[in-house]
Amino acid sequence: MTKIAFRTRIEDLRRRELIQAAHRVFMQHGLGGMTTKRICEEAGMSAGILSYYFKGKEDVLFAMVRLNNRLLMEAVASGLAQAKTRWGRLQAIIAGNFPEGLFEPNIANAWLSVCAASATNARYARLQRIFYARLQSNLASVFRDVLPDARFKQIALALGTMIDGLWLRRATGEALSPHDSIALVLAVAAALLTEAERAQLQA
Amino acid sequence: MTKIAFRTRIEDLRRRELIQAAHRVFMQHGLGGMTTKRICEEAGMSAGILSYYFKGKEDVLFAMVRLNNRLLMEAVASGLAQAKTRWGRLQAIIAGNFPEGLFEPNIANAWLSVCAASATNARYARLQRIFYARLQSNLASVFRDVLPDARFKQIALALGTMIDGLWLRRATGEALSPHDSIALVLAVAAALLTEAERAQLQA
DNA sequence: CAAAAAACTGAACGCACATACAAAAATTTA
DNA sequence: TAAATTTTTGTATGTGCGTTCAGTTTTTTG
Repeated sequence: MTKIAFRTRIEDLRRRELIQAAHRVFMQHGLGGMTTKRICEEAGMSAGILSYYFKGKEDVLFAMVRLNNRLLMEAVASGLAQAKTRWGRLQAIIAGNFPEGLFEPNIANAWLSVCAASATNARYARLQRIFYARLQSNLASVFRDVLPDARFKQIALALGTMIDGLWLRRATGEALSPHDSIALVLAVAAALLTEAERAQLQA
Repeated sequence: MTKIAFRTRIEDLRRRELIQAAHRVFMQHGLGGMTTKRICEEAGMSAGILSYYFKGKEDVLFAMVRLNNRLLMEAVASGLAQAKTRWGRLQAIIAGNFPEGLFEPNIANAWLSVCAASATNARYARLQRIFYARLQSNLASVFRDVLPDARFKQIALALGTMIDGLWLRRATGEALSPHDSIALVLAVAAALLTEAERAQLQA
């Protein structure tokens, strides 16, 4: 049992190291430049190690994307937990989608590559769907019982696409701070609501 | 001279055929699945022909992207020419960014791939910059002399990122019609302006 | 401290690819 | 039509990749 425990620890450690190495290589060389050799080198191991801990290169990529998605979703969740009013929840959702230190050109580009690859990769597509469903569900929790369904959907789509668009532009290196991005989306959110609706959300 | 004329015609024809073939392969197999062999097959020619008419594979790709960009920009330009009021120009710009028959998942995905590749490909990045500069300049022609500079920039950014975001979502297969997309962006544009400002734009 | 198991190495293999190129076919020229 | 030129072909070449695996080192077991 000691043996099992230790073996598991080492396995998890190596997997994590490889995933993080893959992430660094991804950031520096893009999706196309991610070779097994580079990943193993970056992790300080030899070329064959990847097949020992993963089924193949595709497996490492998927694990990497899943990890990143989890980090982003957790950032939103932690902010949401503290919010008191519906408007506060909206602020938390928006702010959580532009985390300090994560809203950077290389990370945005990585996300973009995965979006593009989703068209031909079912596993990526599934991750993407989960991610969007979570965002939609979070937004729904803000507007449910306050706005009619059609109106809620329009606003959610407008805010969601703006968030995506801001990430896309960040990927091209445009100088958008998390602060400015959050302010912009919030300003649009405010503009889309009537005064009465806004008051209701702040109650 | 007859010789030169004919030679040029054949050359241009072959280049166009190859570019269109490349475009079809791109749509079907993605950026990663675009091989010279597939392109030449699709064009009904043999494997070596690509090197004869282009410097290499990269050259065909670039020509393809440039052609697509030109088509989109022309769609906007033709709409702009007919508009009378400033608000009409805004409508034309937005509508021109969601052309019927072009706002499709596979085309959106193609554009996304190029955006992602821009990070490591200087030529793509340059095309992207030109494209955005044109959009910005078009928008500026709507708001110049009507809105203060800071306000114009905020609105242009909001609308631009929404357009990008809608294309991105279209790439993931989301069922967004050109009509709904245009309506959404216009609704946001209207919401962002005061009544007085709107009246000014419609004059 | 052996014996056994786990962790790791790095060379080797097969495959897919972009490109080069000599030869062939088609077309133009004189 | 014969020579010259352009156009096209299909194979050959070299490169880089992911994966495999026999063997080596390290760690655990008894």
